[in-house]
Amino acid sequence: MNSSFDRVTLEDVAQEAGVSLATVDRVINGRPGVHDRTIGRVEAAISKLNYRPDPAAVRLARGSKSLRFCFVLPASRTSFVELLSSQLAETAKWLESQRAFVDVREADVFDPDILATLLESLGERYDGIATIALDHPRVRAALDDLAAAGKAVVTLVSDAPTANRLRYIGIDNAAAGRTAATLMGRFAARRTGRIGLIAGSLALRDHAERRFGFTQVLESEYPELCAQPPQEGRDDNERNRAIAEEFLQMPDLVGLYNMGAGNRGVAAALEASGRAAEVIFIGHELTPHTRRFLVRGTMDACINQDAGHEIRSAARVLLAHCLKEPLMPDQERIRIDIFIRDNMP
Amino acid sequence: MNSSFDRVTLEDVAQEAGVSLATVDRVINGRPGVHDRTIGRVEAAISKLNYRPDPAAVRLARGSKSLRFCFVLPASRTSFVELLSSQLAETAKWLESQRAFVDVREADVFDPDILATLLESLGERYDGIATIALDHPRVRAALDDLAAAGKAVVTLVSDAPTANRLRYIGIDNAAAGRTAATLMGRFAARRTGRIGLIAGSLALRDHAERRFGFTQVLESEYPELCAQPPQEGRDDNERNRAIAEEFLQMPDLVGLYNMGAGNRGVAAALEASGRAAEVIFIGHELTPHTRRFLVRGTMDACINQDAGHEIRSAARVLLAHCLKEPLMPDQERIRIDIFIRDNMP
DNA sequence: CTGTTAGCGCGTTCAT
DNA sequence: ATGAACGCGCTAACAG
Repeated sequence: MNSSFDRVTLEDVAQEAGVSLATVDRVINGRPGVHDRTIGRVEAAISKLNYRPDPAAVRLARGSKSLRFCFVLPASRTSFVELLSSQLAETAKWLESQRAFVDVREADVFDPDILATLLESLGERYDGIATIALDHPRVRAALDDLAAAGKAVVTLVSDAPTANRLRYIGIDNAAAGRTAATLMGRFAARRTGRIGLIAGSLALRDHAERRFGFTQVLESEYPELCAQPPQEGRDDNERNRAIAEEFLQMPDLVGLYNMGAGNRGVAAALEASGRAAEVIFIGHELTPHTRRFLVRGTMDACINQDAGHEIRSAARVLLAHCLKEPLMPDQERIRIDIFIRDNMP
Repeated sequence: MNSSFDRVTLEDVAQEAGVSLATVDRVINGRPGVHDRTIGRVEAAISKLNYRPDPAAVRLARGSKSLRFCFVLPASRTSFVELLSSQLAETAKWLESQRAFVDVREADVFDPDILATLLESLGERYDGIATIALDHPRVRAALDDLAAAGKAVVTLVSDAPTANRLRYIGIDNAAAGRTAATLMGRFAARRTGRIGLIAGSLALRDHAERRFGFTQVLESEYPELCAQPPQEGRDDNERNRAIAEEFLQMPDLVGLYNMGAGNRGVAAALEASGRAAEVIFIGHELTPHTRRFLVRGTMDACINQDAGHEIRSAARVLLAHCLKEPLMPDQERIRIDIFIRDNMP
């Protein structure tokens, strides 16, 4: 049985190696100015005693400067964005307890210049930035500049793949589109007909990727279903309702796939048409509204990314980076959730 | 803008309130022996300065006694159990960095007496226990005793609902069964026929609950599908293979639902029968094997509980309880994952 | 190259 | 009822 009921400390290591605290500290933190021979002795002692630094003591001694983070969220007030905000408010409390403070900014998702300008203005004030991104030269440049200035940067929900960020925290949208297509195909039960596609804007990388994944699978696996050209509703309920009504004119409409927000508009059109039970409706993001539509049967499946998980993951990644602490990679993987009526949380 | 670039400390509060550190500490930790008037002054200062204790300093000062946790996992060597073990090994490293050490024990899931005996023997040695459970009087009693002895206790993966544990960390198995049924019904595409059910043992609460949820939904929503009486394969691949072969004799077999482990046996029977594409196969737990079956199309959907999440959650809950630190409830909710070919992590 | 020492923010005696 | 002082394990000057 292990006799380590009381923690092994730096002192123990120093004693075991026959050196002083400072020397042990130097080799542990890879600082220069230690003879190779002593390095060896210290390392031997460390592994012999199975020493692990106490993170609490490290944090305390490393100094008390608080960190400042900035979260840039979409300006659009969709239910999903509301979820992100409320989860951020929760997480902010935890961050405060870790001596990190967050500011929230909003940016128009549809305008790369506004986002880039905002990012450029974040300048010296923050230690870390978590932001939605756009795959646009100015945005990439702004992100790269922040990274070059030594700030911790992560992209959230939507990515700028070639930018120099620490990590993208969000789902693989092409895979999400494929997932939607497979569900659509299987739920369609060999029926033949058309599938109506609705996007917020195909200029948005995530919507474009979802579309790509969706049509790819639909065409190759379910040729009896024909994906219609996507209509752009700008994530707006009214516009989406009109688009859905248009689709519902088609007698052979088998299903609707909304790749963006604005599910309420689609559901309203479906319910008004009287074809809600028959026409398959698949959308994204579990919100109070989509929950209702799933329960009612108006919506058949909801592809989700966990807003709370994304926000917490961003917080952990930024914090760990600034504090040079390790992460548990498995914990940071954002999954593509499938929700149907029966497995909602 | 807030001027709190440097953290507000106990000292600041003491000064603001015109008292000493010790007094502030007394009111913060609710210790007796402080005049009501001074309590008021201190509390005023705390909220005025928006003081939050530094958890690192608290941990450091609270002393160096390490914690000991015990994780009791199933003795059966299924892939899911392997996943639990390997995730526990990861998490154990993190726990060590938090001055907590874990031992792992194994218990036969099918024998309540063995489990109860093990739990009873855990006696004085541990500060916290995370264990699979069984809804059995002796197990409940053992759990209650541990709780009464002041140990932190959580049930993992399978629950003993009426026992006095801190929390059950696992999924709602009835809901998981309903989820499987809805997927089965929708994938079946209005076909008429039978569904073969396979369980590890119906004496296990989780398998019984899955069966209940499954048949409930199937009977009420998909009367064209007829659930066959469940066969018990004890989570064993060989037994399950035989059971599946038996089911596959039925010409009108539409699908197979395996509520337990041993998916390899079922898949083998399916693939040997030549009906793998036609017969719907739904099972539980995403493992290297079920991933393969999903990719191949042998398996149509996999209901999952995230082993890594469960282990980490158990670790966080035990640690937070022992350290009297708060939790983020949203983070501890274990979801019922649905995986199909396209959304595997 | 190596050792000494003074804190980091808080809990906890022991005095007063 | 209140305060002073020491120590938790580690980092960061500053000496040698």
